[in-house]
Amino acid sequence: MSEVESFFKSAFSVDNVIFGFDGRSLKVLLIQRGAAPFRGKWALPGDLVYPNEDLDAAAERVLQQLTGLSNVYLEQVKAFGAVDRHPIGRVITIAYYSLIKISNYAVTPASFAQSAQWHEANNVITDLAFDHNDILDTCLQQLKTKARREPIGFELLPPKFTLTELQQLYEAILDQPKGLDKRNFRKKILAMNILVECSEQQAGVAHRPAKLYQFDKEKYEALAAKGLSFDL
Amino acid sequence: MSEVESFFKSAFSVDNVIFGFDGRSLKVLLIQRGAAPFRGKWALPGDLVYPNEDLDAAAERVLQQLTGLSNVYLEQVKAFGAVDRHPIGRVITIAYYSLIKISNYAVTPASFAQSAQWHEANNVITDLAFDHNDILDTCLQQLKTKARREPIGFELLPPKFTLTELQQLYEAILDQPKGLDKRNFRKKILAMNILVECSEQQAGVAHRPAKLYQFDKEKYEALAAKGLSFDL
DNA sequence: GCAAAAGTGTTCTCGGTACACCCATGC
DNA sequence: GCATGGGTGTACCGAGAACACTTTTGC
Repeated sequence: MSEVESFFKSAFSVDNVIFGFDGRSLKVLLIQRGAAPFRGKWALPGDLVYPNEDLDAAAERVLQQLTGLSNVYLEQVKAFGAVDRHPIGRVITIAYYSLIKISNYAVTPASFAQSAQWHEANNVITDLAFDHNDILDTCLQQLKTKARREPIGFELLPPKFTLTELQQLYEAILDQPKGLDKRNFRKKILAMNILVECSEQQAGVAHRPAKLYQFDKEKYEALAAKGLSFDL
Repeated sequence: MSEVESFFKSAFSVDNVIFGFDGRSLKVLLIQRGAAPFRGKWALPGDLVYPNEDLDAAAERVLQQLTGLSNVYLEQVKAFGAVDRHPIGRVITIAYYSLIKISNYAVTPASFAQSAQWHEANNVITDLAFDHNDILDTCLQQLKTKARREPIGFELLPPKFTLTELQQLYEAILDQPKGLDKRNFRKKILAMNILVECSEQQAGVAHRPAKLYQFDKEKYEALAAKGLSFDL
């Protein structure tokens, strides 16, 4: 065996931390493993990357197989490559996280899972398979940092939402102890000029109906190019 | 060949974007490749990861072999895994960047390089080997973002430095068009209370000698835990 | 004494924060 | 009519930005 060949004995996988928001708290989608190793344990959805598959494509595939969704926010975080992280050989994994609109999610557990279930992102059991607790912590931290400075929170909400829903989302992501001030939050987010008011209103609620808003991505990008910095 | 075995035919490497600062501008250390593929081209220093080697350890090894330095600031950025990025097989690479004190650097080109040389970080030739231009751009962007919010700039300066040197460093990293205001910069950085004044002064300069300062890492960490946020 | 960089304060503006009451709807 | 969340404005404070001259040294 040539020296070079001895290097080509490794594999890599992708693992995907899928975040959702149910109106109250931030959730993560975990699967119960249907195959060894760690059969029966909770884990992040993931899979080995095919030899002719790009990393990003593999992450999209995992997401698509599990949730049926495509074209959603998906971002690589980092590689985890401890020598002994996988019991059957040298496998490094590339961690991604994605943000989905939880209402779009239909349960269609992929072949690699017995079942999939939403868990509280801020309070996940500590004995996930492999090094998945590490990975989850890192991704959660990254989400918290990034949500503060880029308008990615909207990926977790339905296209039309109320300002209160938006505020609750940010309170959940940033887990602020006492919550944010309603008037200041509205002043700030509206001042950015990246939301558009819909003509519709909330319906069927037992109180004054709220206005619905949409995030205007083009507007945001135009303003961002001119120096607007999203910052909460 | 079993299905699983077909996955274990890949390799991975680390590539290291080594930044330095010479008092005027931000630099990157590139090597001229001594072996195929891309022999003779400029490239980032990097190497295949040994089967029993952690990723971080591999990145440290590359840095050590090239510069003789260890225990320096080193951080993973992300994985690059396009299928065709390496001509001899499926190789994904994990990008790191490190920050070194350029004065400590002694030229000791490792076996994988013909020669190593500092290049202007903000103006690198566009035909580096592999996807190294991509990698470099990503790391440079990451450095710029991170240097604003965490006190990592000090890693690029000698232990004792003047406030003007520190300011020039930040002007180089952030490439601010008109530079920063001297009085405001000093006010802000001193107000953070993370620098300590040395008893010594600059010597041998043809003008009023400047006071020397050191970064106090313990102090910074204590304050950071109490909510200080470094921000320039 | 002159060139070259070090060092130093004040004013103004704007964004962040704290804070309490009336409004529209369903039942 | 009452319970529920929706919606709104003002006053204060502190941080950021703009701005120019005196001081110390080497030659």
